[in-house]
Amino acid sequence: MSITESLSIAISQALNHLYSINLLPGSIPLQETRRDFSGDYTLVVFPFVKQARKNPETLANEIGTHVIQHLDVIKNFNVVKGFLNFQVADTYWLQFVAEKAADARFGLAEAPVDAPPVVVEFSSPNTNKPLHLGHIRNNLLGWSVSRLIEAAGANVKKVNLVNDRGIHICKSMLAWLRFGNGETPESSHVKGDHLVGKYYVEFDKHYKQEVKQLVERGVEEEQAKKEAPLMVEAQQMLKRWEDGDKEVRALWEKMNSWVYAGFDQTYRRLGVAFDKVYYESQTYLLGKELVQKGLDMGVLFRKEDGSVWCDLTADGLDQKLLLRRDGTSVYMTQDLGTALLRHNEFGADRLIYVVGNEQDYHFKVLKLVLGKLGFDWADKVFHLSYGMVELPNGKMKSREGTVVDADDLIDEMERTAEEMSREHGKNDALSPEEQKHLYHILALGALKYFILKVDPTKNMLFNPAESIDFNGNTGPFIQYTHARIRSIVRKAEEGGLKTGFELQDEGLQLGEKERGVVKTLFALPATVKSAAAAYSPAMVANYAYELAKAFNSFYQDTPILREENLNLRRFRVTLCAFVATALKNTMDILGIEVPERM
RNA sequence: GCUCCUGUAGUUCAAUGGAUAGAAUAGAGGUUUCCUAAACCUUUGAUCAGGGUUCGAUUCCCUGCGGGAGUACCA
Repeated sequence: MSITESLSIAISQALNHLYSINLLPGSIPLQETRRDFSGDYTLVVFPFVKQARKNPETLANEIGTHVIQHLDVIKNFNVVKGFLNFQVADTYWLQFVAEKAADARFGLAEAPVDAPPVVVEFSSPNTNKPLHLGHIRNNLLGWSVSRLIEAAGANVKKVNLVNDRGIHICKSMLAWLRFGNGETPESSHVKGDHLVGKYYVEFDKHYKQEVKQLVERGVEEEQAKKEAPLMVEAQQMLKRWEDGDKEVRALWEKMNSWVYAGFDQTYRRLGVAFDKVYYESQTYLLGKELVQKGLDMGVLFRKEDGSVWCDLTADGLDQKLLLRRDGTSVYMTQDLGTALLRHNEFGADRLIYVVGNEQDYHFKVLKLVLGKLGFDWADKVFHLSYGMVELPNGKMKSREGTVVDADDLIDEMERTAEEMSREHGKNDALSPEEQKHLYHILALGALKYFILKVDPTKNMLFNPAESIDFNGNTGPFIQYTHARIRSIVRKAEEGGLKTGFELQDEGLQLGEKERGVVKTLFALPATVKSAAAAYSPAMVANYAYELAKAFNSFYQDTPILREENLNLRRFRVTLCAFVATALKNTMDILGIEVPERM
């Protein structure tokens, strides 16, 4: 049992014994003592004052006295106003290090084999545009949240749903036919996804011109948007696609294959992969069947023009379109289908969708419609709604070309990593391949940490004019700390120092910074657990930073290999190796690799 | 119009209703004959405004002001 659990029980018993207050150990609000006060764990006693009919100081003193009488590992306590600070005996911390330091998976729980899986959908790109910084956030979050939930002890299936069909794809296809002159990725030496993206922008440009001309001729803008020849033609193309027209399908397959080749390359660089990839072209028909079922059940209705709707006004929302008047399906139709498919296929415990907060409304509707269709598992659908990445002058928009391209950004980060490494000049002994790999993991470490350290639910800002940092609260800072520690441990091994240490030894005493490191290590499993519950890799990132900082501060003024007392030396090297493991495991949750040297 | 999100140092981010609001960066100053200075140490600097609930509010509620998103027969 961990110290926090024992302490909670002891407090619970004290409250019961002294004041007949019944509170389960699990709901004792224990917190870590703030740095400026002495102690390790703090109980705020204000909430009990009324029931105990004591003033806060007396109350705290009585509880403290009761606890130290009944719990050996609590050495002492002090009271500041209503704050009761407990001090844990060093023997406990030393014991903890002795037990856990060699555990290579410290902080990572194992999932029960038969646990129903948690399905995490992320990435879900459109095949009409290359990936940009917004998608990077999605991919990194999706990957990291998956790892996080795994680390907290669940089976996770990572899935990707490629939006490979729809009116938007037809726009790119149409623009390519019209303005492309047969251009291919090979002919222009352009990544396929970028090439197709170019024609999507091209469509928008010409379409806007057409609308403008119509408006000048006196057509209402709303009307012009519908009647512009390019839009009409795109609609017709979609209809032909859904009807299985050979010519359209062939072009569609050709252009999509270009895009996939490009995506694969970017996914590899980002280090993300999936257990299963769905294609909307293969699932959207299921959605149409569901809509028919809904019509039969009478929970959906058809308008005069043939379009199908769901009336959500009773739920405080509007009417929602589910099938166009020409019978083609929309986003919602498809998502209904894939939700059902996924539920049936995995028997999932939770269906998590990593999708931006601009789609909050969509998921509200999705859950409501699933419920109306009679699926009792609708409440297993969880929209992990993350914030937008904004640029200094606003949101990124693919159609308007105001985006930070994913490939360009990674390229730039790798160049910066190389420059900085060369300046430091510590990696000259590495082979060219090793150097290249190092620059890559440093670049991605900086990028991933930059994104993941921010609370996922919040919008974040990226300023392209300021490059992403490599110093301070950054990925490379933690990677560097890891490399330094590994260097120490290697030297210890080379010098024949055995790992492990003798617990029963009077020379073995914890310095203040050392204790800080141990306490931080101790907090890892609980941190992973609460981070997973909050779907927040940011909490893990912050933890990794705290640990690295605590270690650096300790390392700065404490001798390790130069410590004369052999047992103390062995303890400190053990502690170093322990910290390295914890950093490696936390960074792994973030999808960040840590180097052995840098 | 309606709905949702959001407002913390110059800037980018923290803070399960708890103690004196933390970091990083930028600014000022310091640390290397010694285990990796991408490090460490000192220091300047902030809760949009006004009410309310509470022993206690950055956090919860209301009003105002500012920013963003959604409300599409786009996805």
